[in-house]
Amino acid sequence: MKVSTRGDYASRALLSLALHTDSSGPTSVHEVAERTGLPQPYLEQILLALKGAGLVRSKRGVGGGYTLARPPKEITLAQIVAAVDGPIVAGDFGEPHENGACEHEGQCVLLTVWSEVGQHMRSHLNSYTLSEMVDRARGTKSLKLDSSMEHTHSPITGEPNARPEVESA
Amino acid sequence: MKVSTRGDYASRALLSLALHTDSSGPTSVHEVAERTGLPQPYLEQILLALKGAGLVRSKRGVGGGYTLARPPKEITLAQIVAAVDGPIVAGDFGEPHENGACEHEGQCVLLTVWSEVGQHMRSHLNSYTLSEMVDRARGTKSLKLDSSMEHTHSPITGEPNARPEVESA
DNA sequence: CCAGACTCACGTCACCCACTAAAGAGGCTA
DNA sequence: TAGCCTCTTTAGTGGGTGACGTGAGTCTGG
Repeated sequence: MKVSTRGDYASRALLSLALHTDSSGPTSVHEVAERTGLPQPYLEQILLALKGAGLVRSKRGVGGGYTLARPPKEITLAQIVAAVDGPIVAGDFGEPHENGACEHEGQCVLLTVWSEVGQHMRSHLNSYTLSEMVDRARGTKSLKLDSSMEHTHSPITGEPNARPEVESA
Repeated sequence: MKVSTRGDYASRALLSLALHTDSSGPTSVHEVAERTGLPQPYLEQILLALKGAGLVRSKRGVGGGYTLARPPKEITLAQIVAAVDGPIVAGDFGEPHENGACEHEGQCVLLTVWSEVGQHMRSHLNSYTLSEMVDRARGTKSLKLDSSMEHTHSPITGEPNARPEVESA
């Protein structure tokens, strides 16, 4: 029921990329590692995975580095986490069997429940975009989180606001 | 991002208990294991954990076994999963620091995001009650899932309906 | 050609999950 | 009281995997 450090690191790396996307040209892994405080060799393979998922582009050689492949508005938490941690599900106990008999009591009931929960988590994580997190980072840059809380997600209490529920996979 | 088998097994065991709560008297671990097809010794320690969390009561000796400690309407998935898998969070990277400076770029932004996501998962899992799952198990008992889809949660697409959002911990 | 960058293939260390094994302790019946 | 049934507790184990480290490639620009 947790995201691994890979998911967290990947998000922070992409957030760092998004925050410095103005400085014309790619950002090296070394630079990202320094700014985010993440272990560089680990970060390298994470960025590789993000590249494999098509979230970043890379350029080799001197002056090379990584760049966001899409505008931050089109990158969601669900995509990031799924890229490095595999598909977002709430338990991989197989698919809910539909036609044949359920071998054991309550098994298929739980299977459909887990499937629903996974679906819900995906759509919720899809509601967090990278650009929103950029806004947050800029907003709380000088560490004032007193009254600037009119974000898309209410921070502590209650429900996230209704929104278009983008779904990907 | 997944629940372990413990969470699944615990839910199935409790569902089994709830389904046979009429037959006057506790249900033995052996019986539950047989009905659900779960490994008995493993199931034993899971039930122990559920007892520690106050979800079931136990009675020893001949004719002993386990009983639900509360009516099924007051037992939610969040409670079950939290009892056997620990608190429901979306990543345990510490609390979002509020006063001091964020050591690294975007760190506290992600921390608050994970905290929000965890909160959201908890309230969503809290919306599944054991009695609802009993209804589902009874409804699809003879394996017809064609048109009996007016459950509280829509099964595949879309949002769960608005509801009182019980929160526990 | 060379230095700076990404790329790739291992290695490893420790922790945790799923499960087994075995002995103990309480409680009911005879 | 004996004896069985059930829960209770503790230990242990095998496999997997998460989080890195290491080192050798490979590409690119000057």
